[in-house]
Amino acid sequence: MSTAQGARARARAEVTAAIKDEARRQLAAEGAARLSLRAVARALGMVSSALYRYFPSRDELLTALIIDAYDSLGEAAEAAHRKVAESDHVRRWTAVCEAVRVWALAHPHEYALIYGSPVPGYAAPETTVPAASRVGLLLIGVVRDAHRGPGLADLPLPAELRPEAERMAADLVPDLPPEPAVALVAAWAELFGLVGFELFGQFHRVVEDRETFFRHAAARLAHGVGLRP
Amino acid sequence: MSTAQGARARARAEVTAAIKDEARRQLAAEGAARLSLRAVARALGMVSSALYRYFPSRDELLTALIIDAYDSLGEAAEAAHRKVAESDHVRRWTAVCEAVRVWALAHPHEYALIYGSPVPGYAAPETTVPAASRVGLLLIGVVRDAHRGPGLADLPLPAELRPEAERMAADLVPDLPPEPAVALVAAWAELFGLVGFELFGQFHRVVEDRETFFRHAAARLAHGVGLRP
DNA sequence: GTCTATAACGAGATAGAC
DNA sequence: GTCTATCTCGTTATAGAC
Repeated sequence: MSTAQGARARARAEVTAAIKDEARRQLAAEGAARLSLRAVARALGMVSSALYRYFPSRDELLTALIIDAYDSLGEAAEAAHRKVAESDHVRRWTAVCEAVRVWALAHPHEYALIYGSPVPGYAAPETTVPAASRVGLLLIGVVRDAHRGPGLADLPLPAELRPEAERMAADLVPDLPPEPAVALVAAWAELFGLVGFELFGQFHRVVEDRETFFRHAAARLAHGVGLRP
Repeated sequence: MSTAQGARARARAEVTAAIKDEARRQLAAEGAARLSLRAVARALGMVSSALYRYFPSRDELLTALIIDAYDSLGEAAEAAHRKVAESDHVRRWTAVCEAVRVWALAHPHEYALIYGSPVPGYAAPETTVPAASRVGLLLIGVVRDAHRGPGLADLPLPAELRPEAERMAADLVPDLPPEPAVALVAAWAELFGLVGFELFGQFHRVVEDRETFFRHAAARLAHGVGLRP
């Protein structure tokens, strides 16, 4: 019985993976807005109604692709982060940033899916939040560790920003003062500005040696959140 | 004769504007990937072939929309910039940043068109470059003016980055040293990271008081390029 | 010269009967 | 699960109105 169920589950997992692979191929060719269950089914030699046994709607397939993309990026960032000595906070930070960039360049269409324009008519459900948070949590961990030791510089905090900064710190990083908490969120957004600009062509005729440029921009972001070598 | 030509030109301009307006409506509803000449023509009570008198292809219509969006953003940023005293470099910088954010929030679909995911199968021609450069040129002007006076702080420049920094300065801002030139390009990209994250929903449950958060993030960017009050 | 309409092409998506 | 009839699309050729 367990063999039969195991085989069944295995077959189901294989078909699910094949559907997502083909959907990713369409993502690259046509964009998320034109993702069509029928076209995926056709490419797989299936009939469109059969797909509904695996994904109840186009939106659920999209959601699965989004979560996969966030997880793939998150794993890449975590793997890069793991290779750095725990005490070297600046290098931990830049390792995460560079992993994000490398992953984005290797998976441009999946990057566009998660950090690019929203898909018209689609709203990501809350189930995407854990996967979407992984890179942010890594960066939070670096700054938190630096704050535990002596490795975090003092940052200014304008009075006008204090209420929001304190709310942020309480909600996102309870063991961090408000100053690095705001700086961290800003740097997190700015990181994806750098990556997106390179990926989406805004650096055309502006930045040539993009790897070097990015490496130092990431180091400057680390400096901006208070990390010191 | 000039009257007849004037009327003709006026009619042509009106139809052209109506086509673009309707296309923008479709952009909002369906996304750039699904922009369809036929649907635009249908909504205007025209026949699809008639549109070819105004735009030689779907891609050229897209290009016109992209240039219009960049120009609209550029004008908004320039208008905000004009209102600030020339000597107040930090406020000139933040005024441009805040104008970008306000414009983006008011025109989310046009923002997605120019700074979001690329449209599959479409490559923007070089004719979009001047319009696309307007915001960047404004920021360059602020930093250049600060450098002419005493208002620009010294920035570090790692040796590894020097060649690219010098190339950038020479190509983009001939009268600026390489240090602020690289910092400026990075800050420019980071600005759009902040705006994009807010617009595309990444700040959901992360940033609440987004206006205050952004204002100070923009001020920190100004500080990062060396601008001092 | 300037525009619009008709008709058609080849390719692809889609809905529904079977 | 298959098949077919009917849609969509971008684009062009052509003919005629102003």
